[in-house]
Amino acid sequence: MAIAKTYNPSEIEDKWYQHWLDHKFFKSTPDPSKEPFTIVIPPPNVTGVLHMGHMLNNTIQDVLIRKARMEGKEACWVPGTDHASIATEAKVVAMLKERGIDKKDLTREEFLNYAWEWKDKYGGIILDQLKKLGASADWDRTRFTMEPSMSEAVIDVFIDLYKKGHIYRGVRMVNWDPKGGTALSDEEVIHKEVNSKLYYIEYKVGGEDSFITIATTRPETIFADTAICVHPDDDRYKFLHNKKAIIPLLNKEIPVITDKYISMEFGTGCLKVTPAHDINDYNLGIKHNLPVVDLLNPDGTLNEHGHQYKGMDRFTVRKQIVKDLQEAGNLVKVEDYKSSVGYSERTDAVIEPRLSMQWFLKMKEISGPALENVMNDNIQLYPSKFKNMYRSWMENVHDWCISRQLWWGQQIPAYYLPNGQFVVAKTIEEALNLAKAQDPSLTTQDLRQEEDVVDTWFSSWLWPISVFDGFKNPDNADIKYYYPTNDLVTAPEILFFWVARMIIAGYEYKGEMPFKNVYLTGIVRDKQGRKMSKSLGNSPDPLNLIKTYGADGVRTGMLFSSPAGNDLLFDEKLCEQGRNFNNKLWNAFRLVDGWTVNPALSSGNAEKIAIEWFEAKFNAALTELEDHFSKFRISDALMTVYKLVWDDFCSWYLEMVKPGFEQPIDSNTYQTTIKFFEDLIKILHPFMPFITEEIWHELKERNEKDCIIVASWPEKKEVDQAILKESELIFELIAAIRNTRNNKQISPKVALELNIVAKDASGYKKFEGIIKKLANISQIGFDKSPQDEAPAIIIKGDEIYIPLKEQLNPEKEKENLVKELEYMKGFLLSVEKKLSNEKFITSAPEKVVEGEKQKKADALEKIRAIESALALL
RNA sequence: GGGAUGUUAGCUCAGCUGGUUCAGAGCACCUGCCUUACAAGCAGGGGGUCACUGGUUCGAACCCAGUACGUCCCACCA
Repeated sequence: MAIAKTYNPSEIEDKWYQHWLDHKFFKSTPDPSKEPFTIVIPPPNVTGVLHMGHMLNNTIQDVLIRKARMEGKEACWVPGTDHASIATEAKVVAMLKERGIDKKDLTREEFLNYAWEWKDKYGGIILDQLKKLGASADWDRTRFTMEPSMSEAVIDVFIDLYKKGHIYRGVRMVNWDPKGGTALSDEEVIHKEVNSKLYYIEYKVGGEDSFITIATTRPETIFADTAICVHPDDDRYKFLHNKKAIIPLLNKEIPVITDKYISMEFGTGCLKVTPAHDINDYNLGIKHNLPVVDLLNPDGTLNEHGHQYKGMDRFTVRKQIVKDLQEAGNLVKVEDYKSSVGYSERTDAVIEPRLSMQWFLKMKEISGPALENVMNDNIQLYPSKFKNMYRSWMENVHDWCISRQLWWGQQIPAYYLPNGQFVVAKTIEEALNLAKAQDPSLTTQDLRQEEDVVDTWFSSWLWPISVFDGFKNPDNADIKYYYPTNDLVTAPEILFFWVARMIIAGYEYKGEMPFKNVYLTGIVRDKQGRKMSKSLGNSPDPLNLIKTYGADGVRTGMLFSSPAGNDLLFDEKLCEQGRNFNNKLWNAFRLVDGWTVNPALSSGNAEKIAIEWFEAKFNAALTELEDHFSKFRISDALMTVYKLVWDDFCSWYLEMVKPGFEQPIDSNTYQTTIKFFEDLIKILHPFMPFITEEIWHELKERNEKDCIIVASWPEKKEVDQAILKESELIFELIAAIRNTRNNKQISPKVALELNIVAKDASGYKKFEGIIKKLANISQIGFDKSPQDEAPAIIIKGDEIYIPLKEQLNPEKEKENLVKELEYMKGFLLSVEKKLSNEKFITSAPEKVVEGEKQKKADALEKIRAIESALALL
């Protein structure tokens, strides 16, 4: 049956993925005779759907893991998902709402039942999608950050850190997400520059007929003002010292205080102090012993301190109060103003600084080794520019707010006593024991567990250890074998969220790094450079792309232009290029597959040289490939193979050895070509797993276990540099002949003759068969004197003539040669100038001087050849 | 405000210790080809004052200083 002219990926992909699964090629168990190679997946959110970022990220991981597997390492890629407390809880709340259920009406237990139900139904879709991409993860090891044993690890770690004195509880000003209804860590707040307004508001001075004007971006909080502050040295406001100001609309008296914190230049130099709603005001409040009036509810609406605005949302109030102030005559003016506003990374709500009781982890005390081991490159970041960022974060690391006012997550193992004290323990029974030290009469009924859960990242920071059950069973075979893992592939956005914290946890709990290398990918953007997002609708559906271009096409497309740390400007054209490459490979296979072998035939000279040459080329490329991989230059690695396949193998090698139409091929050339093909698809396999597996099995009869996924990576051999060097000249000649054909509009079908006049013609003789074949030359003369008026090609110092039957414009030939001659003379001049420079001769290294001398000799030789050719015209 | 980093062909990027890999690659573009694996292709070709200014050097895309523009991270004077 004829093989399809174009490669058709869809059924082939499903077939081989199932085959790999059936034969458990992804499965890994500790094997002391092999070197482990481990990657833990950055667990996508259970709520997640595959997007382009995942595609890039997981393709890279799969490339690394497949290569390691072929290199004979025990490759283990651990997949899993993250419970993502805020995101998932929001989804579940939304789902309940649709069913007419309000979270408020549910108990914690009821809610969690719904949440698990949701998770079982929708969670982990993303892992199935990754299979379409070809991800060779050990699915039997799939973990979930909230499965019982992982949660247990989280609780144990919490207790341990508490016992070590690193965790404390206290009232602090935290980042409050009114939409999520929870506190957030600093890392979960994204600051954006926004256009806002600066409102100038007049406060009456108590007992006087004068006014002071303050400037604020948040007029809705004026009822929570507890002071007005001016700079003590500000002459404009000295009359205010020790006076009172009256909050407009509320008519409440507040003191005027002075503090050098105030900048006289900004706004009016008068600040309204709102300790409950701004971190700086809060600090000022503490210093001046001001009362704190909190006028916001957790959901961002105003509470009873908002009086007439009670129950209204903070932003509605802002608009309304501005109107009311204007009517009351207290609004002086409004200015446009750019300010930076914090948004919740998860819910995109504007963050509210809010005073609340939270749990914190003291980071400074446990982060020492994590900083040190990245700075000294024990752990390497790719690209290394991220080291600086890492350092500055680590050096200024602040306490981590780890409590979240949510239900979906690990509940904090703290138990409150009736007296308000608390104990930290794994179970209520243990808690009771501890509590009894304070009051022996207590029972479990008297204890109340902390409602809050821990931050999601407080579980994912344990991931590289907990996926191998390293907490529950620290001496188990898996953790001992696989830890520390090798490479982590993730986005720079979560360098602090996750990577840094995993490193901290790694040293704290294993005394060792969690991974050796961190490859930080870029962000996938559209071709205009915009971040891909749902709201912009500029993100293609990866599964559709796979359908259109094939998984291999999409994988290579993604990798074509994504150096580590660089954003990827995604364009579907890249996938098309990937698909075209697949097709190219497919057709190369079709060609080879169609050959018939005649055992009686022996290899000709051209074939022998072709084999020698490609062997050298392959080994050179392999060396380059390894170098790229060692530096995590994945797209360069791909490009190396791409060019090797397309240019060197298809355009040169196959053309050199391909027999004439319906002619048989000799056995040796055939066998060697198959061997080359196998080596090529081996080094392609990590990038394009499916098509290479298909061709692997089509090239030869193989048993079902003999798969390329577990084939051995080609061995690096000595590169024959000499033949590569020689071939350059030959290729140059062939291109020049083809160019001459093009210029003179001579069809490639018309065979030409060649006369080569060279000092040393051995190279041309060696490649004679190849020249004839690739340039369609019927005969090459070496000794004949050149014919008059033949078009000449000058390569180095060699004159090559193409005698043509009907002569073509000798004037034109002359013109071209003169042009070339002039260029060479100019070039010679510059080289001679350099060589006659005394300082150059004395201070440049000998190698460079030698090089220049060689240049001069070559130029002279070439000039001579051109002149000789010119003389004939 | 602090820090990092970048600016090389129309686009995306390589270019390592300053010099024979020095101005490159892929894509795009132009010309000619349905040549017996492939038009998702073949052959050939044209594109760059290496952001700008100055300096160091025999020699600078590369080192130094400054300027302009961009990106990222951190901090947040209302």
